[in-house]
Amino acid sequence: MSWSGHQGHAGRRGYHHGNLREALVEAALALIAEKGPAGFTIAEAARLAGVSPAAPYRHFRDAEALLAEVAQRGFELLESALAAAWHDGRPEPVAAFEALGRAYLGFARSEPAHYAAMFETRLAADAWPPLAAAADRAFGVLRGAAERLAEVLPKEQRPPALMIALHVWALSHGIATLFCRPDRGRRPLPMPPEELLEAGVLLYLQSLGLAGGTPRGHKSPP
Amino acid sequence: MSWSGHQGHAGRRGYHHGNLREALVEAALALIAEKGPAGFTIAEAARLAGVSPAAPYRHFRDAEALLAEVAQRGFELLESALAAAWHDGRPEPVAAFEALGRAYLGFARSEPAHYAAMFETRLAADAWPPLAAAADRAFGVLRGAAERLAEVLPKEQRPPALMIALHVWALSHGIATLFCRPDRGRRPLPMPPEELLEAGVLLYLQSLGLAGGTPRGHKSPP
DNA sequence: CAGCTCATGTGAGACTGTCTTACATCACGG
DNA sequence: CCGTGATGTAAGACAGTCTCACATGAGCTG
Repeated sequence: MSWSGHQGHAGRRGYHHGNLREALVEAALALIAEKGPAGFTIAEAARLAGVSPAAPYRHFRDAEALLAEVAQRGFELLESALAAAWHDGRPEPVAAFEALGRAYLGFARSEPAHYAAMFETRLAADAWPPLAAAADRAFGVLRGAAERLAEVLPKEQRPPALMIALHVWALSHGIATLFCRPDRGRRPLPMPPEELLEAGVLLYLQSLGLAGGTPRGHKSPP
Repeated sequence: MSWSGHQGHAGRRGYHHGNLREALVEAALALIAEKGPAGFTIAEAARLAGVSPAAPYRHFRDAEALLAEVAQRGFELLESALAAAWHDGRPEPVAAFEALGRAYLGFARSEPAHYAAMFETRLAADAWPPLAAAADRAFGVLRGAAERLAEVLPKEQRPPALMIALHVWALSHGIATLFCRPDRGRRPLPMPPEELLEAGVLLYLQSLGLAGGTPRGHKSPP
């Protein structure tokens, strides 16, 4: 017999692959991790999955659709990672907020293929509504955390939480893209990216009166 | 005659193009602006320049080399723009520093093709030394400005200027990539990107004691 | 269990792009 | 006036995208 039955383990079960869609997403991740989003091709993903070059088109309209799927899953993973780190502000909001920042960089570092699909691919937001929704949910974690942080101040002198979230997101994303790359960003840093981010966020929050510490009395490393 | 002499205006002067290298860079910029770095192809750049698909390879080893050239010119333009905005800290360092930030966003907005070639192409720094050098010079403007800013503080409580420069660069780059895109980043902002950056930098500098204003007594917009 | 039907995969192919090789043209200098 | 090197062309090998007609077989229905 040319096919081998219904065993459940990975691999083809004859003419049909069995789980080609998942296999293609995995292959795309591997290729993006290795060569960047531009180096990924449908043909090579099909080769990795062991099917003909035309097979992927049964599951994805074109290469962009596959990238969008990867990006969407990336935002869902990021949302989980951020929510776990924030942990609803426990045990202490400022510490949890710093953990959230570290989680962002950790995600960029540990999931470079997802991160690249999310931010280096020019996917039009309105062409992929589920992707945009997933991105919004991930940002929502950060926004919610900023709102909670701001609540320690009396309402009339409370800074807009959305602004805080945007500032912290931009700083985190900037550090991630500029300094958390295996290939690029080989600029020698005086400190690891996580510490750079933590210091920046802390200084920013101090200025808003949201974090303790003396705004001017920092230690100056040699 | 099939060729038309030595007139200096643009266009071919017979068999030889006359200025193909420049024409290819221009074509690349136009294509990147229209379709992103991934949409740019050597073949179409050649078509725009009016030469055969093989001609560009006389001037650039491959597509990546042409992109590297565009990116390098981008960093040189950015350096000029930043230096002009900083204006050696005149008339007043903090105001000049804010102008520098606005210039960064202005560059990202007015030169999207250059910006994309600089930051969306995964060019390996060590494969293109002149590119890396140009990037260093551009960052050097920011670093020099941060050093000058820090000098207002007594030496023992002076924060490391490199850290300041890295923070501000990351924040600027994050805002530029997330919110200054024609296509992506259609997230509705409560304020224009320039104001977002200015507010972030100001708060950050206040915390370091480098900008005036009361660190806590800000106005909170509704 | 027979047979239908549809999701899924294949093979072939048109089209486009990359990059190489051999050749053509022309500018420039002796 | 001719040689030489820089620059462009023509042709082509190779790879990738995507489509279309066709093949397969999984699962449903009777």
